[in-house]
Amino acid sequence: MTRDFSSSLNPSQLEAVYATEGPVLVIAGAGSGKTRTIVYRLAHLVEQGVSPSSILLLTFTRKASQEMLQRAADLLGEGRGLARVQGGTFHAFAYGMLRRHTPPGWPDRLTVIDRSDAESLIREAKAELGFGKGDRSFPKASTILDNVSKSRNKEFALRDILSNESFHLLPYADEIETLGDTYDRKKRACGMLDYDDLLFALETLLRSDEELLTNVRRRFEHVMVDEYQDTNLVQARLVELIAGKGGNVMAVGDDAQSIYSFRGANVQNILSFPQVFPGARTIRLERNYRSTQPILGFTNQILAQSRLLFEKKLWTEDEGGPTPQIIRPLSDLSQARLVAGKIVELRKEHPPGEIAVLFRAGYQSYHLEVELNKLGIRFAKFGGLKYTEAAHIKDVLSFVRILRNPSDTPSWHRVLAPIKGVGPKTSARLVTSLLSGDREYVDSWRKKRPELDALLGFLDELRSREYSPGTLLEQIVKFYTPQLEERYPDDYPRREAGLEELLQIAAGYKELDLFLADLSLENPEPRGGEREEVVTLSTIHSSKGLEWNAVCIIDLIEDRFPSRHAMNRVEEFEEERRLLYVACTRARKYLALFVPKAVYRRGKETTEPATASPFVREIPGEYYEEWQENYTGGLSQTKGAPEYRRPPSALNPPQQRTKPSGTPGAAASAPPPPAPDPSTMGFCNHKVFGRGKIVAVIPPDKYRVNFPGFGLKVILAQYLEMEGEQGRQSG
DNA sequence: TGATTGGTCCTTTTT
DNA sequence: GGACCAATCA
Repeated sequence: MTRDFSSSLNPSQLEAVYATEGPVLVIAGAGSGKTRTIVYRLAHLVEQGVSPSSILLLTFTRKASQEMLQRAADLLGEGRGLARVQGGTFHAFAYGMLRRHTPPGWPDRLTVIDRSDAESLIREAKAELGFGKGDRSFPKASTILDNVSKSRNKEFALRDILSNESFHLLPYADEIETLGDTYDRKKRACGMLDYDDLLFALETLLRSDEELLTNVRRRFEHVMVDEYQDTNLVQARLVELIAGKGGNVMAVGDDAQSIYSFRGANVQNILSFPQVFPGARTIRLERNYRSTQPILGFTNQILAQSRLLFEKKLWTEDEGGPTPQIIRPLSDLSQARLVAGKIVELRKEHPPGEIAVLFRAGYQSYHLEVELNKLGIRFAKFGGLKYTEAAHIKDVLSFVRILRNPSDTPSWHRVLAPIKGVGPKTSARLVTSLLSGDREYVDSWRKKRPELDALLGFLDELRSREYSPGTLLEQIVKFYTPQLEERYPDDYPRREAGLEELLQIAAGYKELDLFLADLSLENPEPRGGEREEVVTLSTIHSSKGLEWNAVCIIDLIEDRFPSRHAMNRVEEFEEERRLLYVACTRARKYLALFVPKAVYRRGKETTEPATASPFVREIPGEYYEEWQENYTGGLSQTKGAPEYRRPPSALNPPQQRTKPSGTPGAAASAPPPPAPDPSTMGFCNHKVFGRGKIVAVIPPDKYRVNFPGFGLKVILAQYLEMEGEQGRQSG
């Protein structure tokens, strides 16, 4: 029995739903009903008699896959076994496979390590090799890890990564390479897989075991991959391996929403899908069901200014609705107050669950969080630091991890550190002695420090019994709580609540391995109770795939959005633009961008003027209203589009902020800074920043350039177009 | 020798 | 607020 979905879906969506044989690529613009299409396709497959357990649904988060499965189940009615659909992230799927089959080159008990574990291992390696002693500019563990990981994800030699993206680290290339190798050896020795290993180890496994590969291919008759524009090379190869060349595989994505190239995501995957899977059918979903025309007009403008071309023309029939607003608070501090006020106002019209505040980086919401707490507005925050990274959570988990893997040295250091008189050195010796059976050293310390005796006794007690994750955690928390209160006298109640949450999560697991892996691979939520409807605060990256009636985006100023780290290369700059595009397209009915006029500088106790983000400056005035915060409080409109969409006639060039000019003539030309080599001075052009003055030469191949409106930048020569000799002569 | 303390710098995004 | 280092303390 097959149902007719034609009343619920448009023709392109229907085509995607019914195209179940062979490879299919769906290019789905923002808000084009992508999720709906996947849900209906799942339902259709099952109605066709495909067994749910032979469908593999790879998504960006497990939450996304669960939501799709739930909706498909709602559509079909319960009892269709949709829970048996295999789904989740590539990483979680890989771990599931690797738990059952040991890949060549790895021991058979494998643990997943997260970012901070990986950094600890690098630090360990650094100390062992004696690198960077006394050298303040030696790269930090996290920088080293960034580059090592980038090299793997992009599959470029480390040296190429360094010279393309972090040329200042080139002098350390040899050391970084050695550290990377040592890090790799350490992981393999104790069976620790980092995020990248999960993918590569699965690939190695599938390539090394033909029988397994055949079984996997037979098992998954249908493979569906969401957010395909954010997959990297190894993920694309995994899809190819699992589906097979002519297999039934559907990739869904949107090249305009690619925002993960920093971790190796490759838009090329989506573009070359038709070549990799010959005979692939390409279907485009371009009708937008999410946003009103004013919002769509605004978001189309963001892409229209792109230096890299995207052919995207989303359209909608939803004409009405308010014009997007650009709101200019006096500073980022008053921005927090204004946003909180805006939320209060929006709540009159929308439930709290339909309101979101988005930002580029986790720390940008701190002021707002304080403000919301003051007003008693409940919110949930996504992205930024994970709560598993909080010190007390890591402390408690260290106990668990030692039980699982006694050679987990970073965890030993954590649990031993609070003992008086034990620093890194002693702790390392203690661990070696414990593991090698050198009782003498250990016993002498046990006599000296009763805490150590108690700690080891406690661990032995835990080891002697097989506790469920929940009970185990309970014991550990009981043991740990006195320490907690001593160490964090100010805010231990908050931390205790966090541990309580951890207990809730643990209680949902039967196997310790899975509990630990999920903590690293997913963001599990404490179970029990209906999730209360609250306002969402989220990084843009974490907002991917979600939508709200009302969306506010904050801190749209230079250095914050685009991030100052993303200003060196055109590709990075353009990714920031897509990020803003993703953020704005989350909104259904109301969209506001906050552009503070000044930012508060910590430490200096002053505010400094801020420049509006170039993305905002580029948008033609007829697409938004502008409001500014008054000194007397409140907002007043400074620029407006009373009726929507006047013909985009003479585009106003982005207005330069009027400066308080005391000396009118001299203000325009900045005094020329001292140049190391006057013969190279001159002007140059950059794709993103425009015309700038060369201020200094940085050998071998960089220039420091002053770009009006952007400030000083260090740029590789290859990205600059020098103005010719003749131009200089005449100037 | 190794632990502790105080000062300085930086602080993107995620599996 | 944390990571890292140098100086100081046991």
